[in-house]
Amino acid sequence: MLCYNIYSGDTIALPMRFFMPRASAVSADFPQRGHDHSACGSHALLEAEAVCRSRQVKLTDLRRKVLETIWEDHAPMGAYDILAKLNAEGERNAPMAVYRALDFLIENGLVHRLSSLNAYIGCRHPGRSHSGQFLICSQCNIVAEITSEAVSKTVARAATSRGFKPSGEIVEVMGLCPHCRGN
Amino acid sequence: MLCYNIYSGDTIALPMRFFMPRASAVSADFPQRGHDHSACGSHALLEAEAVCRSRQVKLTDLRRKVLETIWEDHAPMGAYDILAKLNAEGERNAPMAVYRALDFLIENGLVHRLSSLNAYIGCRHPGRSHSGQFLICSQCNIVAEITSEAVSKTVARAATSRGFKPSGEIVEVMGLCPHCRGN
DNA sequence: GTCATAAATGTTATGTTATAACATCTATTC
DNA sequence: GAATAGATGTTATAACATAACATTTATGAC
Ligand SMILES: [Zn+2]
Ligand SMILES: [Zn+2]
Ligand SMILES: [Zn+2]
Ligand SMILES: [Zn+2]
Repeated sequence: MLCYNIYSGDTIALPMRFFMPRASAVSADFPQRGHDHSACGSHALLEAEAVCRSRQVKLTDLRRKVLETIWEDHAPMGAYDILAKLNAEGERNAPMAVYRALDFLIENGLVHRLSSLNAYIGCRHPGRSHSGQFLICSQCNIVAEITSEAVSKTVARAATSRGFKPSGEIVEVMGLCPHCRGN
Repeated sequence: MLCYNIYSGDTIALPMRFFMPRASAVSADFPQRGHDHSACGSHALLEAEAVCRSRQVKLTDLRRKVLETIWEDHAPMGAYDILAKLNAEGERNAPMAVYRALDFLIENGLVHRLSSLNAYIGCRHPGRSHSGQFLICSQCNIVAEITSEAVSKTVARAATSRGFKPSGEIVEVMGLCPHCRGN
């Protein structure tokens, strides 16, 4: 049967015996409403620790707090939103502090920047160096980060066939997530 | 033979009798150095007139001047750069004027915004409603707008296979243009 | 330990991009 | 020539991001 890889999302030929219901694939990219989101955050923090250890860079207090703040939501967050949350309890951080932490987190593949929104979101498979592809729900603002080989290969091919040597790419798709689409 | 469509850039099977040398395809997307660029601008203005006539919208003086300014270069231009050029000869336009003109031009498919640069560029095939794909040279800042069916289809498929209903997309590729790559 | 160095953070100021809100002008229609 | 919609003018401010330099903190050499 024709199916798709739940990690890459690409359509592939798959023997029937490997069939899995579609819902599981969808939830792999778009979080279920009402899921235990604190688990997403603590999982991300654990991964971040590991990444930083292996890269020999320091996940300092400030950087960790910024990352935790970003992971408070599956929707992307502006730098000044992050700042406001950090300072909600009396701290007096300046914008620079946030931007510097974001630079660090982005450099180390723990956070992505969404250029179409001027906003930041936690990376869902950190460590690997990658420029993700993003599905952005215009209604509920949830963002799914996907990693489609088909997309990156097709984009690379389109570029190179025009004599262009690609070194990075941005793919951001606006639309409706599975939940909002159903309404 | 396997070849590619010089308009869409996609690889296609093409009978040998249709073969054309590659250079012509490359130059279709990336302008030659030293080409008569004033022709690009005047051609774009003529097309813009036609588009506005057929859409029954008005290409006013201000909007035309903004469009002309954008077409002074194949590199994208920031809104405040445009403003500075408009005001270079004593006029006193405010940022709002530029942004409103840009909104109009974008709505009517005459200009694109590059989110990764916060900059604007003239559309090379206006009239058709489309969200182009862009190849951005990190060295000389020239931008090629391409329209690859393969890319848009692959992106759409990756999105829909995840239960997402796409309504718009941004594809921006950073790298080296044919000229800068050669250096 | 302490000294030198590099890394991180603090602090202040400023630069850059974009929009809100309301007033005025101009074209179009009846 | 009034009524209306569309375009522009004007002022102020919001939202996003970086420059420059001072201070603190971690790290390794001695
Ligand atoms: Zn979650
Ligand atoms: Zn949604
Ligand atoms: Zn030209
Ligand atoms: Zn170049």
